[in-house]
Amino acid sequence: MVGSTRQHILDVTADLLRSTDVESVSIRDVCQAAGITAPTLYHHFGDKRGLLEAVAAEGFARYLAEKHADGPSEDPFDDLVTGWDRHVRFGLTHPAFYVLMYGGTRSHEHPSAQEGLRVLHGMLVRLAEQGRLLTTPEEAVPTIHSACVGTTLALVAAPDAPAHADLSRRVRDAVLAAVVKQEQPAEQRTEALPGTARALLATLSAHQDPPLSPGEKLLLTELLSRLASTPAPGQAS
Amino acid sequence: MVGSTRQHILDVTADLLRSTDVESVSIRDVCQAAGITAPTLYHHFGDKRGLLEAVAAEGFARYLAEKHADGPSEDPFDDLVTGWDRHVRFGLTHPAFYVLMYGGTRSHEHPSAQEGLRVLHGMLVRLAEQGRLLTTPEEAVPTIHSACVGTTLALVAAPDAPAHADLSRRVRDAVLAAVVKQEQPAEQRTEALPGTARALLATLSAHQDPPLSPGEKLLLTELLSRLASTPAPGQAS
DNA sequence: TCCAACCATATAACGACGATATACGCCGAG
DNA sequence: CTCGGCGTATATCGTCGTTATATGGTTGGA
Repeated sequence: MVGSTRQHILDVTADLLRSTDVESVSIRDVCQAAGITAPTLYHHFGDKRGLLEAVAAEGFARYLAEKHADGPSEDPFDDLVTGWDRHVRFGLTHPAFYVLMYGGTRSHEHPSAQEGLRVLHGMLVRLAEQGRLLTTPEEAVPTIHSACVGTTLALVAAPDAPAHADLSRRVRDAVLAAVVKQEQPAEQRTEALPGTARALLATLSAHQDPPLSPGEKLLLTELLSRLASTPAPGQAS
Repeated sequence: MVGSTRQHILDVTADLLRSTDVESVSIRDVCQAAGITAPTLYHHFGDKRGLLEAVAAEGFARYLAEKHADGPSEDPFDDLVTGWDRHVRFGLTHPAFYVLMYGGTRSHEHPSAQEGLRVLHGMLVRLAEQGRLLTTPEEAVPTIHSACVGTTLALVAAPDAPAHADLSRRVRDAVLAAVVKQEQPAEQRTEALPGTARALLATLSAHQDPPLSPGEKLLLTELLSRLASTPAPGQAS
């Protein structure tokens, strides 16, 4: 059985890492918990870094497999949203892995992290092909990724901080809104009629010299007020 | 001279940290470079963590002093922008410090980092007092901060990546646009009158059942068309 | 003036860490 | 049966952060 002890070491390390910090887990701890001795571990992983990378790669592979499982959906924007959420959830589920991979300055060296970036890039290319991207995919990738990593690190550091409620959603919507063109379908545009009327009302009142007669302006204001007070139909969602 | 050796140790450590990684700098290295022995260092800083925190605090104090130097400007939004830029620049100038403070999960424990968050919170309170904040300051603080930290970490990891050009500005504008209301001055709002009228025209035509009589709708459309065709005065900037 | 208390620093060492040179046993191929 | 290679164990290295103990230099009071 070739891969038996190796997998056993990986599992034990993952268990230890789940309950402790990264630098608190020593080679000796892993060896004692796995029932082996140091040279065995070094024979399989060569290095402590190699062991941790193998553990992180296994966890990240599960995360990527989950991402690939449901495959690309109909709307690449939805893929972007669920991809962001999955990234954050992975960080919160495996805090030690996550800080190990993205905390330092070596995240771009991780093959698994690069794979994640490639998936993100693919989504953005699909979005660009539909003409819904405000920048190039190459520019959008680090924009989204760096914000997502920063948010996840903040959440991992203090998951239960009251100010962190909905933090991921807020940063996600902010960054995505700046990167992808938000086109609203026709029915939503219908619901937006009162808002648009209100906007014109405000603009009109601020305008010092509109090209209208006093009667025309008064009439327009009345009509706009009627539209602005229209109750929005079917406020679903 | 009480603080002489202490300051000397701080300077030497900062020098070593400028050219090497954090975990590559050992207590023994610092002691040899400073011409002292271990107990002296431990007498002054108690701990390796204490030494690194003292060094980071000193660097961050300089950064905060620089921030306080020019003081709050007229527009708190400008303070937000320059504060973001200064944060990123500090990270790029002192990469080892920055990763030490914000890389792991212990950044919120750093007194200096908390001071920075307090400054950010103050700016947002000023902005909220002017009614220009779309959320509460307490929600906006982690939103801005986590995105800024993520961006800075990405830039520190790979400062010269071509895709990272203007990365900080892009994320900054995206997050700030989602948090603070962008109110355009009166003259711009005047120029925006035709555009707003055009928007309402489009919304009106897409609406299948506006609460208007046919005559009212026709009249409104005529007035809006007049406004929409108004030439924008003084297209400066 | 002398002494005692105190503070800063040095000597030497401890325990734990990551890592390794060497040796032992097992097991399939000849 | 033997023999080479692979996996594992023994024992150990050098370095790390840290500290118990001791020493010198300064200072305030008797």
